[in-house]
Amino acid sequence: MTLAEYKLTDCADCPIRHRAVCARCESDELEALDAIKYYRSYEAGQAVIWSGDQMNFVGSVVSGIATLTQTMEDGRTQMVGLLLPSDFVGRPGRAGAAYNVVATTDVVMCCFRKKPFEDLLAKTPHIAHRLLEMTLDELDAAREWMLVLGRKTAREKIASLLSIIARRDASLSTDPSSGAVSFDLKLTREAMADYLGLTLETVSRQISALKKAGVISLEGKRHVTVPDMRRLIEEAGDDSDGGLVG
Amino acid sequence: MTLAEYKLTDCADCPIRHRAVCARCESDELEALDAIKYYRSYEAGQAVIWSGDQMNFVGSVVSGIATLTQTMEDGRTQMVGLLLPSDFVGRPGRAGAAYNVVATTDVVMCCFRKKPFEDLLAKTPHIAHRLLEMTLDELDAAREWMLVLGRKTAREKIASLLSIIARRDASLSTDPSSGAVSFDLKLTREAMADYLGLTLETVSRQISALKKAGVISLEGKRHVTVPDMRRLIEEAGDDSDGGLVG
DNA sequence: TTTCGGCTTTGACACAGATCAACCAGAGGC
DNA sequence: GCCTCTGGTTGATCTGTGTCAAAGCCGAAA
Repeated sequence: MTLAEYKLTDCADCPIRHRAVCARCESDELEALDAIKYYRSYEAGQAVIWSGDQMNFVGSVVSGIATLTQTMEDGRTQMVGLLLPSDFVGRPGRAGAAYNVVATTDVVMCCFRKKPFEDLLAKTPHIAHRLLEMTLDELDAAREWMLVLGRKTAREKIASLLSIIARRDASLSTDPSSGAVSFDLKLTREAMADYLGLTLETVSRQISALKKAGVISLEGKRHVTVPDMRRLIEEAGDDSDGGLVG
Repeated sequence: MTLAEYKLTDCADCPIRHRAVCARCESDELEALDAIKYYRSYEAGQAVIWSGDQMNFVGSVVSGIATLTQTMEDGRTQMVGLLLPSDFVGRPGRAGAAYNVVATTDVVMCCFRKKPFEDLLAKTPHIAHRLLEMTLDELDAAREWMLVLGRKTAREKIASLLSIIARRDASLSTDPSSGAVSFDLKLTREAMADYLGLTLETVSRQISALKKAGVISLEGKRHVTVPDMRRLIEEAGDDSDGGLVG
């Protein structure tokens, strides 16, 4: 892949993911990246990596959605991050994976063997810098989510999740006249529950409640339309614009 | 301050905080750090920075404890990080603070004006690398805390918090014969509640319950003794050793 | 077409933790 | 000595969410 192609794809499958950075990239750096790069696909439901396993690559999601979860021995699980296209996976400098990574839809990842990637990182400061930026973003997202988990009601939690997905989902469409936003919910009620620290029954009930209140409307079980985003954000109890997903 | 002094203090007040890194430091880098460094003290209860404010420095805690909190308009607050000595504060590359930082005890911080620090960061790759490491640690801690907030019971939450403090608190003392660990709790019940997503009454009740069960014992309200750490960890429902605080 | 299994909804009820309220203990200040 | 203030404990009650159970929906397989 050439420099031009990296630009073309807006670096969705480059671990540095950001056009501004790549514009600065030297082409020999890109060639170095190419040399250690490979693609992998995972089917919906398939595990990318288990917590504790040796993780010999890093990479980023090209398409599909994956989840980052932690589980207790008794089976209680908490999602700690949602990986959308262009999100980075892996921790340079760490031997093992800290979480389970599971594909919830079919997923394609762009991977780099870890050792060579780390070598590259040591040699090219602005890749390291970009990675720091991304990690800080994830940290912000994680901390925002701590507020959601610790202090919001079930209804606010649902509204928060829908806001975040609406904001990030690339496939969202906005009706220019009404301003209505709609998108496909690519998570099951159970996955939402795991993200929000709720049970799937409560998720279902609160979605029904938001529907009844006219904050959202549904076509089928998974296609959501938000007639007025401000209303949804208000339901989320949002102090701010919110962050992105981890 | 000289290289020797940085080593002497184990870099507690160096933003890079780790002896192994500093051993690699070139002395001119340290001089560059010295040139932009200054100290600041805060009294217990005083705010270091408010969310949204311009933040023109980064730094690390030398002594005392500070908290990172987020607040909703209606006053609900959630602590998103606990800053113990040697923890880093601030986000290179970001203009404003994302959280409130408040000193809970008297605090001394070692600060660096942000711009010069960022310049230094750009020039010295291994400082950047160390910062990435630290940010990844914080991310792990935040995600571990998401499991606590989302899925643990009040009792498990308290046990988790006590485990973490016992593990990290430098002033902890271990009785070599019995293996009992004891430490001073430097947070009010309310601060604990804000960290755990509970009310202060529930915190109080659960601490009493753990005391009655013999998992911990108290002298006064704040000095905690843990006769058997394994027991406490078991109460925390801990799948793993756990992380550190953010 | 029927059947099946995964996902979702809905209801009845239980319970952990919130809320409201009273009281207690220790540290200053006077 | 007493007063007051902050932080902590404990009790009674309420409620949001979990739990258990039943039934509905819909796409895929047979």
